[in-house]
Amino acid sequence: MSVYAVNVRNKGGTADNIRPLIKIKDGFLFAEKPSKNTRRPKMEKQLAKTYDPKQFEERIYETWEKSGCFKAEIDPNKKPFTIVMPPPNITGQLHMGHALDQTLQDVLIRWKRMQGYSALWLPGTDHASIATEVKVVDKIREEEGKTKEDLGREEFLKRAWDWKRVYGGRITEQVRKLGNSCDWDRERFTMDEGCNKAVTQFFIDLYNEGLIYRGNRLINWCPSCKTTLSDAEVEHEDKQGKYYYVRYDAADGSGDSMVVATSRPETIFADVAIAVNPEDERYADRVGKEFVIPTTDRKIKVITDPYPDMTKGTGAVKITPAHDFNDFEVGERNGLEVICCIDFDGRMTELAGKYQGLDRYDCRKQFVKELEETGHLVKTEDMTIPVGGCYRCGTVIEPMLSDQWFVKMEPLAKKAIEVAQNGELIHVPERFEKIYLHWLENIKDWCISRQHWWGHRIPAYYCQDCGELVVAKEAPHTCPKCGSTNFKQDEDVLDTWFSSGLWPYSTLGWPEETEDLKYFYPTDVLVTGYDIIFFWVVRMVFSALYSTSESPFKYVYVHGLVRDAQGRKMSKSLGNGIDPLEMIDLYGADALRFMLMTGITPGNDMRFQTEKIESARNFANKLWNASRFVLMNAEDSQMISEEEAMKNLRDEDKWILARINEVTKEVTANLDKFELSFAGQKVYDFIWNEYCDWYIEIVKGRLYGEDGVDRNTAIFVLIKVLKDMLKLLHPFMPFITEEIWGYLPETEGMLISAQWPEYDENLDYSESVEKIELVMEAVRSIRNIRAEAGALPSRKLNAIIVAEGKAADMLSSDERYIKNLANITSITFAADKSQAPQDVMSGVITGAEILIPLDDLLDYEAELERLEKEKERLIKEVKRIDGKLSNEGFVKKAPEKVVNEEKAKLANYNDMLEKVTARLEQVKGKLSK
RNA sequence: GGGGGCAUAGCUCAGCUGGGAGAGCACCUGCCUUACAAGCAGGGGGUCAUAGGUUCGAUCCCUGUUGCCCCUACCA
Repeated sequence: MSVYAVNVRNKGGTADNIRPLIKIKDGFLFAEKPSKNTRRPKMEKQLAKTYDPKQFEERIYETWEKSGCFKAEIDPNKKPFTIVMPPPNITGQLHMGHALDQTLQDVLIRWKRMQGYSALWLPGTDHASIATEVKVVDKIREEEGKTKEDLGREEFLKRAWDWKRVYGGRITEQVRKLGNSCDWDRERFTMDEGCNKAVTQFFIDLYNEGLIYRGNRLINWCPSCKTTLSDAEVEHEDKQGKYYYVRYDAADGSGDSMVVATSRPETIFADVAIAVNPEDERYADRVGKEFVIPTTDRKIKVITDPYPDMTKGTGAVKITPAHDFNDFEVGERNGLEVICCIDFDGRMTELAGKYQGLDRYDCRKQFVKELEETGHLVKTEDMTIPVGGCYRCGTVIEPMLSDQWFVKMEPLAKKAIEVAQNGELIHVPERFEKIYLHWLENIKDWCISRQHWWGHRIPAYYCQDCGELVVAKEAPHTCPKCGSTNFKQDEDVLDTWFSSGLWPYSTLGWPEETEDLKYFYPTDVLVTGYDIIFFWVVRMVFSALYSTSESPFKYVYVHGLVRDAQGRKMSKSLGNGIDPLEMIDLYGADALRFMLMTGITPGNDMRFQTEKIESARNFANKLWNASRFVLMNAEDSQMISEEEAMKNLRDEDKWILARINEVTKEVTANLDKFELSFAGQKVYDFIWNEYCDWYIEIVKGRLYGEDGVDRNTAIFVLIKVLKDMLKLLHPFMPFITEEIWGYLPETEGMLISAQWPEYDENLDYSESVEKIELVMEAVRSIRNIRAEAGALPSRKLNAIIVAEGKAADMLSSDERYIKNLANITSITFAADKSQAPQDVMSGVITGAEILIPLDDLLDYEAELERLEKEKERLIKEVKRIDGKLSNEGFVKKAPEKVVNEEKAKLANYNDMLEKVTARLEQVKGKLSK
């Protein structure tokens, strides 16, 4: 038994109506009637009559997980729907980005599951090579005072796996708090055995086809992390720097000299030439001559190359192939030597003479001073200089010449471009396709080797006797060349993204042809932030196209970033991050999810504002209370059959049924188009503005009346619509909807497994819809008068409705709704105003005029003001539509439907305007008396 | 240099296929009305950045301008 609801009369008042509701085995709901002995809880102990997610979220998640409803079965009778979760780093803590990303996925998965798909959401984590290694290294240093080299590779990896076991599960626990319905039985890790198999296979395949090669090339080197980085891992930033204009003297002692500008004077030691543009007449006579590198005795030649831009600097460029990507190319073109003056620690080599061993930046300072003193520094210029930094630690990247492994990108990229262009891969929103294509069209070879231990080790073996290289799953027994048995595996590991790139299919069993792979692959949607399109999405696509000949997913659904309330990126260093777990604790996971899903535009960033999550929580509370209300009324009612109920529907019942039908259609269409925000917003609006504000209020009269068909029908409809609402909302707010579902009469199973509602196109209640809409108009008008006159709710009011024809019929047949909703005691209908009392306030609606006698509360000045405003509005409308309709072009060219609508509007506005004007005159007359 | 985004109410943002400018929060007025004060009812507030163009009709489509933001790139 569980206490479901406590009805407390007043905030600070007494609790007089405590009704624990119980659910019994056949699914019907009864309640223990409050007995005289029911103990009234102490004030501070009173269960709030408010929604309290802490009471059920955790419990419900456990129930779901235990029931196995997250588990996707291979079912030939069902269509599969698959999403693989972007694996969070094992080093990570759940942040708002995850919350947004994963909620989007859960909404889609839950919706598709309810639609009858075999919906698989495959979760997992990423080994995050560099990030994890750094953490483990730190831990060992702090706890044992040792370096990883002290421990050795094997022992270090053991510690790393230990670390993974302890901390790697932390994030998946946090993921559960969001309510995500992932298939935990299929949880994977990018470094587990299966993924390792896939990585090795993929590497070997690419190698055998010449798409992976080992090369001695310039790479991005982080002197702090001591590893190579891919181009995507380098972050460019403009920094304040200087151009140094340095004079190189002629080697022949002629006194001739050349001035070159450089932002990195410390690389001068590795210069191998001075290049000028072949067109540049200023330097034509210097070409081929030798000049001396300042402060040294090394001589370099002047060469010509198209690279130097005559309009920049002095037009002469020093060429340093070892420390600059452009210069490297110039060097290759001209067959120049590559020499390094900076080592892998970022310190100067012996080439720098007395500066050897000095940090590159310290060297710059001292060397510039020396250049100045020796008169070689001609001038300096302040300049903003783009600098590449390591995405992890920010250290300035040093281009270094090094033996590394590369993936030849061009053939792979070509296919990835094709699938986007021919529609096999669709970006949502569309604009991200441009970004994707632009990147692929300009892609360079991908450096994949990393000088770390934690990661997938490169499956390459070197013969220690003859140096032969063998790429294979395991070390070969004998060298194919020299017969030696002495092999050593490559020391390096692979870029983390090399394994993440295989994620959509390695997790389903590839390279084995598993049942999972056959059924669930290719996947349907990949959900991710725009910030990792380059890192991840493109790599998944070209990898999968190579391995499986298919795009790994049909849709890429791209979302933006969650920023703080000021619009700043959330970051650790700013300390402005908002912890999703804290928000869940305060407002509940449903509120967080709903807040993240609504009020956003696909692909755009959003700001996290407390007001938004509060409003989502308030919405949950609203639904909670509406449900509580329905259940309280249902508890002692008699269940009636659907047939019987449908026979006895009244206008408001038909209206709300028509509305939920329409909303179902729209919400489903929105979800089909990935318009999650619209979908969520529509459900919100329906529940609050239609079901709660109008339907429940209309129906109250029937609920408080005598028990009978009318009452039972109302309860039937209340519950029927509530059920559909819960279903439509469930993907967005799974917990509260599941909790309420559990208390509803005649529900079978859990909501998570319930069937998504379907639009019924045969349902036509348009007449009732029209009637109720007119009733609403009348009610609003009366409420307005009441508010304006300052008539308290306790004040009894009567109304006279002056109307003829259809409006009169419609309003009189639903008169009791107006009475209930507008708090009116009695309504008199009249065909004209002649018999009506004079001391009234009035309102004009479609086809009718409403008069409210108010005696002492008459406020003609207020009414005058209102009527004048109303008249002004109507005149504007009439003028606008009149203008439209008297425009020949409009009547001729606009769709007939639009023209007719405008005509109908005009007639109505004219009618209302007439009445308002007449009444205005009347009021003016009264005021002048 | 190349590419993309944004500019709508005091704030944060919607506005999905061109046809009467919306929400949440904030603000003002009145209400503890037997589901909900995390609520109810009523109200104020916008030249839709700017200049043109297309159209019968533009917040929406096209072009230019201004102002912010992001991504990308090898300017010595």
